[in-house]
Amino acid sequence: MLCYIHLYILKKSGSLIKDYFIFVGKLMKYCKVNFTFMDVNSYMDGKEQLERVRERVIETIAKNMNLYGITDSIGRLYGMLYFHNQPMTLDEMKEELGMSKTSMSTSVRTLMDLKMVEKVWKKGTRKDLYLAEEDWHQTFIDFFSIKWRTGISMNIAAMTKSIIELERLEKSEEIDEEVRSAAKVDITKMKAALSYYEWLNRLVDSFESEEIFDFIPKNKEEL
Amino acid sequence: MLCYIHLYILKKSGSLIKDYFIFVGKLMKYCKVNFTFMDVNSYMDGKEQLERVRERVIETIAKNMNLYGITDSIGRLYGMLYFHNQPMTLDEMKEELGMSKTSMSTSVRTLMDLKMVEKVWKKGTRKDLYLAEEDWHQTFIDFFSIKWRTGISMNIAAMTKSIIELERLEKSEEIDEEVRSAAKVDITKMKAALSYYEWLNRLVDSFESEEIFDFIPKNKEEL
DNA sequence: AACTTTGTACAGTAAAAACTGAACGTACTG
DNA sequence: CAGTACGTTCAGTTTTTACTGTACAAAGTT
Repeated sequence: MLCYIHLYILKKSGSLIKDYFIFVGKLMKYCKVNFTFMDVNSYMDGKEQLERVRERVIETIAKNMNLYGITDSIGRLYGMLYFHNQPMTLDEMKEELGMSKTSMSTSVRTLMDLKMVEKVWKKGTRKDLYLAEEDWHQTFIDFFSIKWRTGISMNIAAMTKSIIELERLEKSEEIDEEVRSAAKVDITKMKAALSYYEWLNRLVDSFESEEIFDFIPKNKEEL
Repeated sequence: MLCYIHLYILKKSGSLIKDYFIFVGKLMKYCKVNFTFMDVNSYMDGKEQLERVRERVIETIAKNMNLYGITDSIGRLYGMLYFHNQPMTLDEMKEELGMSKTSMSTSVRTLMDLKMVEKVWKKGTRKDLYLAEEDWHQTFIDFFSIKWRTGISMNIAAMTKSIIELERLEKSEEIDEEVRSAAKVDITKMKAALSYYEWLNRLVDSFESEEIFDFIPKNKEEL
């Protein structure tokens, strides 16, 4: 009997290759085995290869977004939407990622809050359609503006209030010298912090006004 | 019988105030109650007040760092170190924050990795001493350099590799038109992404070289 | 009006992360 | 050389977060 066995082995998985050799070893006890090593790519048709490249890139994008405090799942959803050139419905996403519709709903909302995805309207369908924001420079700007602004202003408020309180304390005559000098040091530190937050605010201003691109142009060639 | 009851009520906790009135209501059934509302601050001595201000600010700092993906505990540790003007040992931190020494050890290491805390050496003690980095501009720069660089270069590598693969696929004559045009679109998207990562890299360059401060000066008055 | 279709709230579950205490290794001390 | 003082590793526990399925509300369709 003649029998062909084709084994596709993923390069990255060393253990799989080991298992494959063990398996072939067992096989050789019972059969006559001929080996042929071939480039897997030549077996894959274009569509399959395209799919594989996409998935790798999506995974990289997700891993990167993870760095910014975004879940892997949400990152993968964004990556998927980025390469899916049509707007997608929740059900399609669910199908594509094999997750629950609830998850898709909340994830897509998170992405909308970050302005990384927008809802689009299309005649004839009752389903909501979502499209990935393609301009990553814009995404970057929105992301940090949204994330930082609130934090900055809250911190500035807290610092300002605290400085005022400590200055009152420092001027008070009822406290002992030790506390007074400690207050002085704290005031200095808080003023330094305040100055930093004001700087950060101006940095975010330059993001929002896109003036940052005058300083760091989008394309290397410019300037 | 004459009895004084002093209740210190925290402003921020609405529920506490409600509970207080319920309690007083019950009390009035059995006793004659006189109210006196006083400013809590006048009861606190300077040291206490200083402590309270510090804690509030530390909490704000922690909450802010949380935004950048740093745990509350680690944020609080940093904030505490920032206001503690001497270098601290692990045991002192443990004592101050009421956490385990193990936690202090790992947290302080995280902060060291982010260059937010440095180990200092002092003659006569065998314990490790840690000091908070005070320049937040510097902290900002280090934080993003450390966090972003790896991610960026990994992404650039992945994108570059994928673009090459897709370009080979696109030129191949064996694939059908549909796949070819899809590959073309993907290549465009990946090139756009690549361009973004290069931009981000240049932005981080400007952080590390401190050229960013030419564009956004540390002090508002400059320029 | 009843029946669909669609998105989301909510409660429960699974998975991940933070935190701890005991045990261990290393380096200093007598 | 024991004996002690530190910091860290590791296994186990608690807390938090992510995810799912059911139930429900809103809007559309018959």
